[in-house]
Amino acid sequence: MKNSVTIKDISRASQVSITTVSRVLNGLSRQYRISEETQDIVKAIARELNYRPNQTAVNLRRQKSYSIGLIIPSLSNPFFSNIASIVNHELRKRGYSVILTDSGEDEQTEIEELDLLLDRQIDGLIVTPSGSSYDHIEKAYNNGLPTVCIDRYFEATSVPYVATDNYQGAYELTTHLINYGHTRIACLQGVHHVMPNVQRTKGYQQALADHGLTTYYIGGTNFSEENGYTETHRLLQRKDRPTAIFALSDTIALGAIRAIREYGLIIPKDISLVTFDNAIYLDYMAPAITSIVQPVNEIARVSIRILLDKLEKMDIPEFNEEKVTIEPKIVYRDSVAKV
Amino acid sequence: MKNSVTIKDISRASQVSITTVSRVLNGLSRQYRISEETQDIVKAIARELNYRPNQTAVNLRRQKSYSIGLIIPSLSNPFFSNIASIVNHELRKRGYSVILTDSGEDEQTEIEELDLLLDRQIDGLIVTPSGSSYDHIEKAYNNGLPTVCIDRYFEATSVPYVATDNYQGAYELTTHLINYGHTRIACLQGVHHVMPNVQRTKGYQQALADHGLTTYYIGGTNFSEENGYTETHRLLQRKDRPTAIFALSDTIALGAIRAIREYGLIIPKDISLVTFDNAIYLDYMAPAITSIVQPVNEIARVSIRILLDKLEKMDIPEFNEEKVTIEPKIVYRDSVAKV
DNA sequence: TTCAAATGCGCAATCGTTTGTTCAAATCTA
DNA sequence: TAGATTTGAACAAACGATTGCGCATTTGAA
Repeated sequence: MKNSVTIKDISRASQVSITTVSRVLNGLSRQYRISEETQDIVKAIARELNYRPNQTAVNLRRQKSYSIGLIIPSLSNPFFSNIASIVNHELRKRGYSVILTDSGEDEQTEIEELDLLLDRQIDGLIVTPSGSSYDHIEKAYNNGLPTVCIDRYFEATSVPYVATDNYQGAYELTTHLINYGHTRIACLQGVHHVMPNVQRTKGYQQALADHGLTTYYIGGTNFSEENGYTETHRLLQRKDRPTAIFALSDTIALGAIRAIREYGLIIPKDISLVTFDNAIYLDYMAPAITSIVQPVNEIARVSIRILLDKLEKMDIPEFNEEKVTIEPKIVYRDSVAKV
Repeated sequence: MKNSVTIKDISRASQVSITTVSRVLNGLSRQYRISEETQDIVKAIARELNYRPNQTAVNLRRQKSYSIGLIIPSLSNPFFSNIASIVNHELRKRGYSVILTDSGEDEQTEIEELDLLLDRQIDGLIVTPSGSSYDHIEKAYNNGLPTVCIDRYFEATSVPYVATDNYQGAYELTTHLINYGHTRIACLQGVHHVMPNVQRTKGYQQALADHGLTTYYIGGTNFSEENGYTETHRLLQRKDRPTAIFALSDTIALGAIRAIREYGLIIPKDISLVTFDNAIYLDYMAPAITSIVQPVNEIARVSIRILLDKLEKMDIPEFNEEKVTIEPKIVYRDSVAKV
């Protein structure tokens, strides 16, 4: 932008020093005993000239950028774009900008983007890590950058996190299937090493074990539709077909549905299907799919609270919980039948 | 971040001036005749200290931020989050950061967020305007800020834009319904004043007119599911029920489906349904919904090209087209029956 | 009347870079 | 060998703000 007006212009027009202008505009008049008269003049001229401080200059001087980095694995996944949306709103309300980046589920990209964010002097970081290592995140955290992991996290580090209680959710949903008489319950998983996947499969297995059942099947490699499709395809060719499928994400569930249809099977008559996450469209499928709804709003808000705590009162002893899991809920729909 | 290393540290450690360090690190060694030896020393130390330039300082000095503002109406709408995802990737590849904001379909918010972006000295702007006025956008544009509207735009200004040919898409899809024998075709619209909505309703009406039919019904106020639901509800109570519904967005279509189900009607046997946009889930509904697929990728890419043209070769005469509409395609699925 | 305190504001350094200009030393030219 | 040219690098001024400190005046108290 060309003709942007600076504090100097105001100084010139109002015949006071830039120091005074700065103080008036920053509400420090009282503290520095600037007369009402001077204040009025400065403010009037600032308004007239439509002055807005150059944030770059402010940030440099203040050594603070009022911006938060947000790294998510994929904007085109509704779960993450919802989180991004909420985080964005909440932080903006509090005067922070959000610099959003999408790592594309790639750890190397994530590392590079974190560096770029650090170059931009972000004041804080919210990240859903894509990879299985966390050196870069831990390093930033230990360097004093307020950081919180969201949805995915690592147990071996002290970096704060907020996530759904994935174990509990999976446990309950699997139990639900068992209660309906299912014994051959297949679990279609996503990226193996990420915490939600780990916890969900664990919950699934434990529920089976607690009911005296053995794990029937765990397969899959990532959270894509394609993966759900091929895995289901494979399953349906077995002699001992599953009576129920537990997809560990919406996208996997979509793939499962496609395969099930190709086989001419009807949900839930021939096979039951449940999923994690709760995309809006699950309600509109025929039949509507029973799923676990993650408390996205709460996750986002708690993350921000933790972040702002660190950001704004660095001094106060850390009394608050910094590793939070939140209970999910099951929404019972029409995709599960008794056997 | 505390102990971040600056150019001064390198200067000190390498015993050369900060000027020289800066030049070496910026690849200006040749131009300023820095000896190979000095170069090696400086580079070695920079690497060793893991130096990364403070972008805030660079930006201030260079009067350039290498960041682009992106304003969209709603991140939780898959259409926009897809756009955001692509824009983000493409710009990042070219060395720009994206500062994303979500106006929540509110014009006032949009205006405020634009101001905040300008404060941050963005080099360019991509915006999907939410409101019906465009003073703020035009002003920024005329002030020299490379700007492009995406998806939504205004005809009365010279601000460049890239959008789907909404008129054409609606015209063709309506014609498709007419060819299948439908005459009572209802149109469920979204926010009235935005260009896509205007063009879509126009296309719908013109197609009817061209086939000697009169407009049956246009109703609705916004792109929400709720709106689709209440409008459809209203329609289904009429004596002369529509034989087909044209929803102007996916979300509206979802609402329509909900209402249709409540009435115990079957798509497409009892009523046909088509929609604009092409969310992934349309394929998985029962039946799959015929829809118009917007060339999201192309829209995003063309916008960026226009933006970068302005950004990087401001001098070159504007030879390129700056107002672009792109033809959409229809994906025929199973939600339309002959009458 | 005198001096301390209060009032009102400006100087100049600083944040971390980039960059136009200058300048000494080394090398070349004739 | 003297002057011109090249080489290699540093000085210092920006960019647009914030902020510690200082310094006239004016006011108040004794």
